[in-house]
Amino acid sequence: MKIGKAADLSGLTVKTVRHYADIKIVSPAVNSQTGYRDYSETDVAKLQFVGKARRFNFSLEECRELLSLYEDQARPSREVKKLTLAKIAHIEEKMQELASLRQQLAALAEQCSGDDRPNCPIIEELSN
Amino acid sequence: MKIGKAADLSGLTVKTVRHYADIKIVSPAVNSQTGYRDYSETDVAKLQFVGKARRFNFSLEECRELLSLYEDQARPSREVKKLTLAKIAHIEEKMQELASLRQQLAALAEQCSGDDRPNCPIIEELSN
DNA sequence: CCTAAACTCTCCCCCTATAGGAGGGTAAAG
DNA sequence: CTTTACCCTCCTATAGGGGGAGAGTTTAGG
Repeated sequence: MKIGKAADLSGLTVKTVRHYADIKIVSPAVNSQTGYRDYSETDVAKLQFVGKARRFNFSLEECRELLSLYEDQARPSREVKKLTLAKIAHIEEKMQELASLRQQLAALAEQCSGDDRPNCPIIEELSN
Repeated sequence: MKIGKAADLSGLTVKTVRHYADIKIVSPAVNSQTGYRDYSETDVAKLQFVGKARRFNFSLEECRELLSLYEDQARPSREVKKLTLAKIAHIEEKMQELASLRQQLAALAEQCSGDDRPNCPIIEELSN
């Protein structure tokens, strides 16, 4: 099938699917007459797989890795779990960072009257 | 002073300071003989201000806005507080998103034996 | 005074993961 | 046969810089 249908079936945009072909995440056959990409059912399954992994916040490089594990029927589940745990750890790190930022900003906002007066503890804090 | 010292004093890299000059976040004087940027104490204060705001996760566009408030001695503190509250809301949104991802990934990881066997609920989930 | 090191300049490419559009060929439906 | 819907490649942009080339400048030491 052509790229438009593959994109529809995988829930991705044509732009994105083309990009994945460019960087060899999912490489379809190519019609040498027209230059049109030709996607198989298997290719679509891979696109769906990548789409889902992206929604789980895996980077394209991680998707590439997951995809090779997906294709390897004999992969040890250990490897997939390792990647997943690393991703969880990364997410938790990011969450802690955000929690700290939120806390600091909230403390500043609380001190600021937020009215017509010009004196502002937020600006003052940023100036120090 | 020249860019290297301004960068040191503000805790930014020379690259970053130059970038801020390019996009007119902090615009130094320029020595027309040598083309060297010439930073005043005030410029350095602004660089420090932006550096701190960036650490608080404000985007460069938001920094630009905060900077104009910083420079306006008569600004109402309301405006600064509004920006800050919006930033907090944005951070909280991001945190919720990450919390949901973490929860889903953790549930998957828990189901996966993580050993030598090839059957892996994580891969299976990503395939559906 | 001269030279070498340390700075600085502009310009270009690189990164993530897409989106948008120009300009041009192709396919399918009426 | 024409229109419309696709498809192609190539370029640009996004945020926020990093790395490095090649060339000019300044400063310190001998």
